[in-house]
Amino acid sequence: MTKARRPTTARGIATRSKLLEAAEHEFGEKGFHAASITSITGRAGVAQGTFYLYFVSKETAMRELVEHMGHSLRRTLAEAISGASDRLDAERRGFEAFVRFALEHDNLYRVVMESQFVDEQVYRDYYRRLAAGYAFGLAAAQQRGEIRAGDSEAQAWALMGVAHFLGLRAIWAGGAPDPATLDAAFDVVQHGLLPNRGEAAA
Amino acid sequence: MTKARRPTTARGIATRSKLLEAAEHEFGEKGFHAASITSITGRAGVAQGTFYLYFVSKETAMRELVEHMGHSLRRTLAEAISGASDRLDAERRGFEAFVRFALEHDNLYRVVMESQFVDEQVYRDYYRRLAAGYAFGLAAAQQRGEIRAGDSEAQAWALMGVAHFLGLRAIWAGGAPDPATLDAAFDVVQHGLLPNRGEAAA
Amino acid sequence: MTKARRPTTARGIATRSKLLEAAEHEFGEKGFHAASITSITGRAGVAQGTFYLYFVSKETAMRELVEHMGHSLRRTLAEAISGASDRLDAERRGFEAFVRFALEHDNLYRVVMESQFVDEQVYRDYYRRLAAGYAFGLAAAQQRGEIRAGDSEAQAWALMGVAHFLGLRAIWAGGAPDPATLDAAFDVVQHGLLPNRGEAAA
Amino acid sequence: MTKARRPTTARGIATRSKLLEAAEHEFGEKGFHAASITSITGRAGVAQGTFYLYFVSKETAMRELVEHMGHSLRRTLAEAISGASDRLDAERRGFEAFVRFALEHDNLYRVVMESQFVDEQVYRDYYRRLAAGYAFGLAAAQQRGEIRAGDSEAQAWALMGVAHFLGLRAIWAGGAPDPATLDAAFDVVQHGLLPNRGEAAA
DNA sequence: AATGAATGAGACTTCATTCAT
DNA sequence: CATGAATGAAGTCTCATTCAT
Repeated sequence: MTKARRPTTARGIATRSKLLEAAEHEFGEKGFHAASITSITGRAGVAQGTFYLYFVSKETAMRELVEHMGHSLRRTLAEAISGASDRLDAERRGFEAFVRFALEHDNLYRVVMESQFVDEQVYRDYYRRLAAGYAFGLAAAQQRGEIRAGDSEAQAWALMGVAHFLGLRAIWAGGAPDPATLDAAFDVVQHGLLPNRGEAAA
Repeated sequence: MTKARRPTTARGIATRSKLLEAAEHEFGEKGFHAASITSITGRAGVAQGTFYLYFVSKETAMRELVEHMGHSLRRTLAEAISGASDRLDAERRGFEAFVRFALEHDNLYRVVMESQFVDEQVYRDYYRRLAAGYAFGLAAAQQRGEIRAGDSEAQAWALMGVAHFLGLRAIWAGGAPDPATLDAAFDVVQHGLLPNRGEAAA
Repeated sequence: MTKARRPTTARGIATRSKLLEAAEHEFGEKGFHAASITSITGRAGVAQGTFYLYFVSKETAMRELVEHMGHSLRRTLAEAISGASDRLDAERRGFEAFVRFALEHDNLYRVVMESQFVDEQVYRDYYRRLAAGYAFGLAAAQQRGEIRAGDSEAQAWALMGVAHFLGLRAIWAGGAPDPATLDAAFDVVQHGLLPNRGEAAA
Repeated sequence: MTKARRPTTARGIATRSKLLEAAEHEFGEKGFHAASITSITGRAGVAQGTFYLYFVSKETAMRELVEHMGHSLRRTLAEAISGASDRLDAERRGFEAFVRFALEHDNLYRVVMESQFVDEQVYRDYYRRLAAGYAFGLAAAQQRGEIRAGDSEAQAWALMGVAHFLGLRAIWAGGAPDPATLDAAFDVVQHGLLPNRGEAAA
């Protein structure tokens, strides 16, 4: 029943972040279930019991991590597309930023995927909020005639799927970004699969 | 270290099947780690030890399940597109079949996602084999001029991403398929985001 | 409750001995507890259930093995010393035969030692019968004045101890017999630790 | 994989001791394999998991016990013979001390015997270190002309064998020491089997 | 604020033994 | 005589969590 403390002193704040960072690595490397509190506190250099001073449970900590990941990603994407000339440009920048983000947070990227077995809510929310923001941007672009009309939410999910696997492949490729692949994938996003008459004629 | 027996009698074969099916449900509902052998054997109506007559370990069983899922999916997709008039038609049929498959095997669909934390190899293989077959079909279609030229493998991954999230959403939507969304998503695949391209070409 | 069958047919007799031989190896290599019926029947090339056709339990089989070992050893020793000129010669021959026996049955030699934790009775009997026969021979030799008078049973145990460790060392030495060591040990048995005046003077 | 903690507080130290003592009894009475952690912790009055706070595994605990036994025995013997007038006197005192030690630690005495099936290394080391020290003392005595010349290591093993069975018999005899038997056995050690040797020398 | 000892439920797995064929 | 499927008790070990200091 010990309530998780919100740290007030500088020392407390420091401990809490050490713990959170340790958790990120531990969860990311081993996945939620294989991760252990002992190992987390070990990485953070504190005693086992200390964990429960700041987190109510292992699950709680994971939730916080996933939510934190969601915030960061959305912020990162928003910044990335803020200076875009049009929606297509925004998409291009967004994809790049997303892949970069996935590579930088490859551990958490995987944790998010596993979170569905721990707390399905937090998992769905993660993608829903992402999709919601995405769809909003697409709808606006449709209004401005920058992109084809259509169900903007469905578009958003489709594009998220493309980006998701792009991120996955980049992680698997050993962490190196892959601009050529990115171009090719973006080409699909841009033109779809239908052949370009003009080019075909050329 | 006792080797898993391959059943020889009819009774043994039946038991193994019951076990495999029970595992599919258990793993799918709870995820690999939260799943328990006790519960699996309980569902199958056999004693705990019986599990180890047919599977070397919990992990082995999961691997088999993921591989089995891969086979089925590939076969299903191959059948689905076998009668297609052109690649675009094939894509359309493939998407539909994929979503249907995901819904029918929603449990395993999630098991595959979690498998990366248990045996990353089997997880990657699952997607790589899928991508390989996919890319092959796209390359051929490019040759025939049915779709735009481009890196067929990158195209394959992008489309897999679209399908993946389509499947996920369908599952979340409560199991009901969603034709409207499917249309919208497929529209992106067909024409991309650029306005009026397809129509302009027509 | 299935009673262990005494085989009547030739086939049955053959199976039983295959099983017994397999058990000797299995028990010897792994010790009683780590040995498994599955492995024994595997070595013997029969199905698991067959074991219980001939032995009432794992423990029973081990008991039989230990008793069999005792018989063989006693017979071997008796034969070895049968042609001895006097008791000292008999001892010499007995030691050699014992070490050879230990080396040839190194596996069972160790099983006997472990048997105390499975059935202490069979274990004690093994040594007691050995000691009894030994003491009897020593007493007779004392009567004939071939060896020093004294508590022949205590002598027997002491000499068994010497032989025991001789056997152990031979097994550890990789199976090779070690005549030099045997001589040295036997010298102790012959003369004891007291210095030989004559030699000391020489 | 959790490393066994080395206790820092008084409470921890006390718990570890209780556990070790409980293990000594449990292992000694039932042997390694039949011994159970549950029973050990039960005897110690702590929860099951506590065992793994201080020992990495059941096997580790046994190893520690055997090594501990070796240390104690060697120390005991060294003390026992420290005031001896000559080697023969030392032997006499050593034998007595050994038997007493075996009786006091009858449980561990048997654990050592079984340890060969769990960790042969620790078992061999036990006897080798004992033999090494023993042989060293004998060699020195030979130099001083107190005992017959000869391979001191072989002598050591022979004498260890005598002592070993002396200990075993004492334990079987119900724990009561047996001075008469001890005398008789020691007589063999002193004079060997040859008649009238010692007396003739006198 | 922090520590580290302690808990105990629960997980996977093994294996001697029984039984129907 | 032989098989192989099935059983289920028992065992070792892990780990999130609690508590006294």
